[in-house]
Amino acid sequence: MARSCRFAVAVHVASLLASSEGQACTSEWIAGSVNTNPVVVRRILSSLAKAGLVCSTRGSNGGSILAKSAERITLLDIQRAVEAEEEPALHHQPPNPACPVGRNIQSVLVRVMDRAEAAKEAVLATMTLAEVMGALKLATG
Amino acid sequence: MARSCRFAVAVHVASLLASSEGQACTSEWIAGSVNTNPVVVRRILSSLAKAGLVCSTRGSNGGSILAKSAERITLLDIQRAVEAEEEPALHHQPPNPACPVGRNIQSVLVRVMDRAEAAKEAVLATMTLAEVMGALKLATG
DNA sequence: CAATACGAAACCATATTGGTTACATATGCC
DNA sequence: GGCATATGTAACCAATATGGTTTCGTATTG
Repeated sequence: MARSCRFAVAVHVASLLASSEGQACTSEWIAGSVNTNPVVVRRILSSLAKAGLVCSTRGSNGGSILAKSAERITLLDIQRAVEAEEEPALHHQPPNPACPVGRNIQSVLVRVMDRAEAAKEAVLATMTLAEVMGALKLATG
Repeated sequence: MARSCRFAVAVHVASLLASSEGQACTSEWIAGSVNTNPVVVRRILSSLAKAGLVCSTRGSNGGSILAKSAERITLLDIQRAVEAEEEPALHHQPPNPACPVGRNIQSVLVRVMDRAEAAKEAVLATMTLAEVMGALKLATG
């Protein structure tokens, strides 16, 4: 149970919804493609729903559909929906304030890590779920 | 013990070495600024040494110094030294190959994540330890 | 009312992380 | 040579995050 694969599963789930063309998908059916437990899928769907990316309905004939067109969903939207907004990974214990380096290193690190993370997110923001669907079709053919 | 803070500690350690001007620093002294155990510092120093960024000597009057000038050490060098080269965080169990999406989603995800990670690393590659030292002095003054 | 499907809580095995102890080894000084 | 110093490394542990699983409540359809 190493690192989180929620982003990978969430993009997978969203791709399934996008390819089902308005037909509601059940968590059990999605779990069959993702190869995991339906509850895991529902957790992801719940996060995506809170972010306004999917709609779920209960009961007979229930299931989930995209709440927006695939063109209007970016991979950054999906990442933010399922991964907690992480603050920079600084020291567990605060550094020694009596040391000039220790006193100031964290503020410098925050700026550095924010810049790096912003670059990553900018790339994810340029890619839409629709583009993923296109890449999937190319990979299939 | 949530996420790894090795990068933060490693930049801190390297900054201390850079500010000590050729004078060897002991892991115990470094640990006093980082506010952790000397063994934790030695683990970081060991990784930095394997990457050719620092030199350590044992025994009396021993300690560590930078192996290169701070201008020639990038934050990407430091990150690669202390964080295992991570592959994209894909599904724990392989998706269902009988599903068109499941069969191809991983190859698409790998490309997406590689692009995003490359953007982050490109930012880290533009920043040197010398620039961090400059930012530390500004923060101090 | 019965069947279906989501929502959510609870619990658990597993993996990672960093703190700690302990000990071997190398270096410098008397 | 002998001792103090400092690194190198292994081993162990507590805390935490993750995702798989079971269970049950609730909403919807017919």
